[in-house]
Amino acid sequence: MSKAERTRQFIIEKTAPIFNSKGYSGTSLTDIIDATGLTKGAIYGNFDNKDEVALAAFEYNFGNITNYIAIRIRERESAIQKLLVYPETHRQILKLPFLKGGCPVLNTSVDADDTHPMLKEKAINALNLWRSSVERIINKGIQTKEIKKNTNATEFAAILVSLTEGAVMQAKVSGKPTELNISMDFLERMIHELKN
Amino acid sequence: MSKAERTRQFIIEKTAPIFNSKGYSGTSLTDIIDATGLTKGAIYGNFDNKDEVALAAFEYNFGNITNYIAIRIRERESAIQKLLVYPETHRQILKLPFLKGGCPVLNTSVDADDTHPMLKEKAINALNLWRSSVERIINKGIQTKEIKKNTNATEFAAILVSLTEGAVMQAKVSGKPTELNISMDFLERMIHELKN
DNA sequence: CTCTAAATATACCGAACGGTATTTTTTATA
DNA sequence: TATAAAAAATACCGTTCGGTATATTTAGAG
Repeated sequence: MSKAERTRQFIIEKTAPIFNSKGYSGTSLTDIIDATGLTKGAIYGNFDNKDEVALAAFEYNFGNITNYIAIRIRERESAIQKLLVYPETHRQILKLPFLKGGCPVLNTSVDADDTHPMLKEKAINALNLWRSSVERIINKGIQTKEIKKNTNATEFAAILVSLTEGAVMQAKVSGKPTELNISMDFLERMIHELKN
Repeated sequence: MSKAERTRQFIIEKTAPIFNSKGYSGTSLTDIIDATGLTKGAIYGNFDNKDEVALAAFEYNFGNITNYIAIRIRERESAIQKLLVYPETHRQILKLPFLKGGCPVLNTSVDADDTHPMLKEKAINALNLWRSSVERIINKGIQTKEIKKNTNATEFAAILVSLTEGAVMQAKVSGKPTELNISMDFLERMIHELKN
C-alpha cells in the first residue's frame, strides 16, 4: 500500500462521518481539512474534486454497514435467523461507532435525489442491493421449505426496507428509540410469521 | 393584507419547493432571488435572515400536506376510511403540484437532524402531530366499536409513519413507484385488519 | 546514501456566499 | 393629489466557497 493509497484511505475514513452527517453541500473543503489535519494540496493530490471524496465516503459508509450485516448473516444458519439480522442491526444503527450520522442509504437518498446525480445513482444501487439480498434469503428459505412457499419475496423486501428506513429516520431526528423499537418489533414478528 | 404581508407570502410560496428539494444549505440566496424575481433588499426587508425563510418554507410545505390530508379525512365517515387517507395520499405525494421535492417531513428530518436545530425541532413536532392524529382516529374508532379494542394506537401510528416515509424515500430516489405501491398496499391491508 | 519522483504544503484565484447600508420607488392615507 | 412612510432596488461588505499553480518536503528504489 503506497503512501498515496494510505492517505487516500485516511481522508475517506475521516470525512465519511462528516458527509453522512452534513450531506454533500453541507460539507465544505474546510471541514475536510479540519477533519484530516491535511492541507488542500494533500486532498487534491489524492482526489480530483469534492465529488470524488463524497462518492468514496458514501461507498465507505455503505461498505461498513453492508459488511457488518453480511458477517452476522453468515453466522446464522436458518433463513429466519438471517432475516432477523436486519431489524437487530438497525435497532443499533445510531450507536454503531463506524456510522456517525445514521443510515448512509437514507441520508444520501434524501440528500442527493434532487441535486447530485452520481450520489443518487449510488443510493439507488445500494437500495437495490439491500432488497435483492433480502429476496435471496427468502427464496432460499422457500427452497429449503423453511419459509412458506407462497411468500412474495419482492414484496417482503420492499416492506422491510420501508419500515426500517422510516423508523431510522424518526429515531435519528427525535433522538429517541421509541418508534424505531416499535417498528423493529413489528418487523421481527413479520419475519417469524414467514415460517412454514 | 398589507403589501409586506403579500410579498412575504409570495417569497414563501416561491422558495418552499426549493428548500424542499435542495435542503437548507443547498439553497442559496441567489436561488431565492431567482425564484422570486425580487432583490436582496426585498428578501431582507421581509425576513431577518435565510433561517427565517427556511422555517417559514417548511411550515408552508407541511401546512399544505396537512391541510390536504385533513380535508380528505373530514370527508370520510368511518375510522377505517379516515386512516386510509394516509396511504392513498402518500401514493400520490410525488405528483402533488404543491409539494415539489417530496415529503417535507422526511426531507427536513434528514436534512436538519445534524445541522439545524430549529428546523429539526419543527420536523420533530410535525412527526408528533402526524402520529397523534393517527392515534386519535384509532382511539375514536375503538370507542365507536368500529376498531378492535385491543389495538395499540401508539404502535400502529409509529408503524404507519415508518412504512410511509421509508416507502416515499425509495420512490423519490429511484423515480419509480414500485416499492411505494407495495408498501401502501400492505399498509391498507393492515388498516382493514383493524376492523372489529 | 543519493537522487528522483511522488506527495504534501503554501499561496493564491475568481466566484459565490450571507448579510447590510443606502438610495430609489411605490404605496396608501390625509 | 401631495406627502410621509413603507417597501424594494442598488451597491457594497467581508468571508468562505471549490479549485489550481507552484514550492517544499518526504518516500522509497537503486
